[in-house]
Order: sequence, then C-alpha cells, then structure tokens
Amino acid sequence: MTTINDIAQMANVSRTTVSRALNNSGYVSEDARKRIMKIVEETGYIPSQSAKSLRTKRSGVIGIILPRLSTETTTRVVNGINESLAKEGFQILLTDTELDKQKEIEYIRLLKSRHVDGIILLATNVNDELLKTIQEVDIPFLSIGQELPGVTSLVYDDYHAAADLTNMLIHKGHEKIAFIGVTNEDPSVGGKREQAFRDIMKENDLPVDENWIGEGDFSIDSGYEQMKKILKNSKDNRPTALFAVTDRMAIGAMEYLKEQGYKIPEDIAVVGIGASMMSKYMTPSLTTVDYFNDEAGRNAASLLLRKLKNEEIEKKFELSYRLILRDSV
Amino acid sequence: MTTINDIAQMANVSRTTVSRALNNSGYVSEDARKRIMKIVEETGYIPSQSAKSLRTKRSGVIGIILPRLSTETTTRVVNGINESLAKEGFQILLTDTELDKQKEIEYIRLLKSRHVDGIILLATNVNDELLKTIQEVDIPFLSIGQELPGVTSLVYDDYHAAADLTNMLIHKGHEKIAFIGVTNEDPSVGGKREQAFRDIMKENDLPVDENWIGEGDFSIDSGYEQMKKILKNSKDNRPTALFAVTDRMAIGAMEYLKEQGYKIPEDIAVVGIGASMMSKYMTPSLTTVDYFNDEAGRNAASLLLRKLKNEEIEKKFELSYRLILRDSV
DNA sequence: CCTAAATGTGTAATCGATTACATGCACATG
DNA sequence: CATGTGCATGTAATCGATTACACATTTAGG
Repeated sequence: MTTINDIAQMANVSRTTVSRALNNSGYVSEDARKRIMKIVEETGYIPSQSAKSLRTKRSGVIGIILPRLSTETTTRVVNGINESLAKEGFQILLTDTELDKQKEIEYIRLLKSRHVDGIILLATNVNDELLKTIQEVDIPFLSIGQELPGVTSLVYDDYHAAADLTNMLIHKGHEKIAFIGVTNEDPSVGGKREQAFRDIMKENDLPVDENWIGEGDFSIDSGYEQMKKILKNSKDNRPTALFAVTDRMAIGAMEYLKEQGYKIPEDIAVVGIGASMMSKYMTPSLTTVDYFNDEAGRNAASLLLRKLKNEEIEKKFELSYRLILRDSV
Repeated sequence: MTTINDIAQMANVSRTTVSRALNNSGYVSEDARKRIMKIVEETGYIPSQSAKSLRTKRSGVIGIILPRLSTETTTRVVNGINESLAKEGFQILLTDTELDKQKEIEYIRLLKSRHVDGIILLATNVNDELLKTIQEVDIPFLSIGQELPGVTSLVYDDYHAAADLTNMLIHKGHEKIAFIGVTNEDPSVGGKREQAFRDIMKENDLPVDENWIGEGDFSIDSGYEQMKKILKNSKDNRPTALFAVTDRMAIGAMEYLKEQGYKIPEDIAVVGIGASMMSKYMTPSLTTVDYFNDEAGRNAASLLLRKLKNEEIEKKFELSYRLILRDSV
C-alpha cells in the first residue's frame, strides 16, 4: 500500500510537506503542491484514517445506537441523521442493540474504542448504568426519544400527542376506549403515552376498564394478539375505539378486527402513532400522529455537530408533531 | 485518557504483557493477568481501535454502500447483514449514495481509507469506472443485487421472477398488460425484469403496446404518475393488468386507480415485486414476489466473512424467490 | 542597506497499540 | 550434569499519519 512516505519520496519532499499539501495547512509552494497532487492522483493514494485519527483524536465518524434496525421509525431517523452528517463529511457507524439493555452499554464503550467523534442513541429505556456509562466515556452525546438526565435530549412530545388523540376520540363520542401500550420501562412510549391516555379519560370522567388494556411489544403480531385478548375479555361491554401506541400494533389490531368481521371505524375506531407509510395506504387509512422522524434525525445530527464545535447548547429539545386524521376514526 | 501504558505501569508489567493479557495471546501468568484485569476494570480502560488497526491492518468494520437508506428493501438487507456480522463482532459503517454513481466510487475509496475489512455494495448500476475502482482498492468485496464482473455477487433471479409473474397474469386470462419499469441503467430491476416481461409476452403471441409502458423512478409518486399517463394514452384500449417492477410503484399505481374508481382486480389487476410490509396490509393486498432480503443480507455477510478468512468462494450466487399470490389479481 | 515579517521546507517526536526477538527461570530427560 | 523445552516477561521496532520547532530564503519597510 502506498503511504505518505512513498508520496514524499516520489515528489522529492518530506512527508511533512505532503501532509501540509493534502490538508491545506501551513505554507506549501505552488510548485510542490502540484507535484504532490499529481503523484497522489497517479498512485491513487488514500491516507490512512487510522493513523490520522490516532494522531488527531478525531475520526469523522458518528456512532449510532439503535434499538432495532428494521422499523420504519428508526430508518427514518437514521436517514435524517445521515443527511445532515454526510453534508459535513461524517460517516455513520451503526449498531443495533436488539432491545438489549446490556448491549446498549457495551456499544457505547465499543464506539468509544473506535474513536467516534460523537454518539447518537435512540434510547428505549433509562437506567443508572446507562447514565453512568455515558458519563464515563465522555464523548459528545445525544439522545433521541427519551430524556436522559444530564444528556442533550431530543424528545417527542409523547404526552400531548397521546392526549390529543384521546381527546379527539372522546370528542367523536367514544366513551369506551381500549388501549394497547408497551412496557413502561420505556418511559416515552410505554410511560407517557399511557399516562396521557389515563389522565384525559379521568378528566372526562370516563372509566378505564382494565380489561380494555393490553401490553404489546411493538410488533404487528402483538397488536393482533392484544386486540384478540381485549375483545375476549370484554364480551358484554365492548370498547368502541382502540388507541394503540404504535402504528404497527394498531395495524395488527385492525388485522384481527377485520378478520372477525368488525367494521372500522363503524364498530371500532382505531388510532396509532408513528405515521408509518402503511398507515396511509391501508384500508381504512389509519389515523395517527406524525413525529417527523427525518427532521428529528436531521436536528439531532446538526445539534451534535454544534456540540463538536464546542458550542453551548440546551439540554432538552421538544419536537413537534402533527395529528393525521384519516378514515379509521 | 488511559492508555495501555498507564495500565502497564499500574500493574507493574510492561505494555507487552498487558497486550497479551487482553488479547489472550502468548503466555501470561495467572497472577499478572488478574492484576491487569482488575486495573482495566477499575479504570474503565478501552483500547484504541485506531492504534490497533494501524498496526494490524484490521478494523472489525465492514463498509456498506447503499443507494438509499430509506427503502424497505435496503433496510431489510442491512438488517440481515448486521445480524450475521454482529455475531462475529463486526460493526457496520454505512454510506448512502442517494443514487449518485459518482458517490458510489467516492465511498469505496473513503471506506478503504477507513481500513474497513470488507465492503458490501447494494449496486444499482454497472459501469467501468466502478469496476476499476473496485479492482484498485483491493478489499474483499461483495455485490448484492447486480452481477459485477470479477466481483463476488449475490443476485436475485429477476428474470425468472418477472417471467413467473407475467405468466401468472397470462394464465389468469390477461392479454393486455401494462408495465411500469425503471431506467435500464439498472440492469437488474430495469433491464432483466422488463426483458422477461417482453419475452414472455412474445412467447404467448401477445402484443405489447408501447402506450402501456411507463418508466418510474422507484418512488410511490412515480407509480401514480406513470399509471395516470398509461391510462391517458390508452383510452380506447385499456390494459386489464399492470406489472410494476417494484411494490412502491405498484402502490402508487393502485392509489391512482382507486382514486379514479377502478376496481382492483376486477377492472385492472396489479402486481409488484418486493414483498413490502405494505403489500400485505393494504386493500386489496398486493400480489408480489418475496426476495427474502434479510436472508440475502445474512448470506452476503457470511460470504464476506468467509472471504476474509481467505476461503475460496464462487463468483456468483443466485438467490431464491417466492411468488405471493394475494387479492390484487 | 538592515531588520523584521512572511514564506517554504525539513527534523524528529508523538499518538497507542502489536509483535519479533531476546532473556531468564524451572523442570524434565538421558 | 548438560541440555532442551515450556513458561513468563521485557525491549524496541513498527504501523502512517500530524505537528512543534528550527532553519533558510525571500520580501517589505524604513
């Protein structure tokens, strides 16, 4: 492999000069520069990033830690992040925790060992070991989707989004509303959305029958199963609407409802959260909330870049959202 | 930052011994090993990958070059790749060309500079400069989706998949079949699928009216627009079926058809390729071809890993597929 | 014409690991 | 008892860049 030394030799200069020419730093005569560039061109020389980053402590790489690589939400966020970063010449190092808390921590450390300049975490849970690790590695850090104490966080306004959806259902006349959530180890999706739902129901003096509550695991299948369970448990007092905290679970639930011959929204109205592609094209189209994930990703990346430049930035950013009313209610 | 030297000093050994302890290479006494590990634990020491990879020429990172980060197909492939790689302790460095041929080449070189151990390219086109660059960088290389001469390639059986779909439509009695393809700079999606379609039509002595042919750009919108164009151009001789080479374009086309009040499949049958999530949940559900993208990704990764171990492997692998018959035909 | 500043280039240390080679010791073997 | 072998550790070179510092030459200003 050609190295900077080879180039230096061929161009009859020291490697210092080659380095300066390539990085536009310091003084280099026009003559030397030309000679160097020509040889770089001819040889196809590519500088070693490992050597560079060993010396400079920078890599031009941002690490991303995802709970799942295969959901639309994460894809959109990653896409947004990449858009912002690529413009500035940064690359993305991807890791997927498969929802494993231990891996989350492991990957933070691994990314540090790889000298990433910053880390973006799509967090799904909050715990002390995680926070401690983030402190320890001492790398510009950013969390999307969960508020991590002491860490710059971009959070969706889960509470109000869920509250708006619930209110909307109530205004449409629904009084018996079923709910499919997720574990509240996930404070945002599991905690806040359910809290908002319960708060709004209470505000309107509407009872929440615990038979109408299900807990899924984000998957379409779990939506299907939980809907089945809810209907079984409420034979004599069927809910007239369902609030699923993710589109995928809403879709699974609709699948079951259709199978059983229920009409949506006449027999049961359904809402989700996420504004997935599918929500738009299925029949009936699904009422949902758009979290502008691409934009969240873009914002996250540019905030992180600002952090890298040592700009002081706030700790918490609340993202906007938008209700999308469609045919399922 | 703590380095191997700090650890060595604290443990009263040379850094050689620390290195050996950490990498389980050579002899290290139980006593020394324990002392070292304890200190590593306490200090939270993380070895620098830059230094390591500068010395060893390996990074434990595989570069991936995608045409788009945001489609289901690529996501599924990446997911599969990651599954295989993560097991072996490799990470993924992601780049997105946004369908720009020049970036494809740029990123290959960039990935080399980052000392990736191998590169997986989801190619969308084949050209000499690309092939030349791949030769030049001399890194274990693998292509998915296009056959690149001289490069280990995993290819979908586009020809037969498209032929099967066309035959199926013909057996259902369709004789006037419209077609929405993409540019044939993409030899697989653009070239082979259209070729198969035309071949099968010819075999069955069925005419292909050029008014029934559209060219989209993979997007849902383009499917919508091309369908509109086709119907406008064939007022007096409307096709009874549509073959779109991707699910997304099929979905766009269905969107337009529904808007215009056509019944699917009664008035016009529609098929796509890709087995997207959406194809399953929309109404009517879309007949399509499943390319098992996850598996393709997994296979690609494990083939690449075998290459890294210097195993000799074949140049071309043809992937299997499966027709999924649904309600849209 | 003298001095200070600007320009151009090189020397050598440095980043943090790995690893070939050398050394020392304990023990078994013939 | 001489010697070969396994174990444990250390010394120092090396990977390929960047950069502080020194030095030489040119240019500008008074």
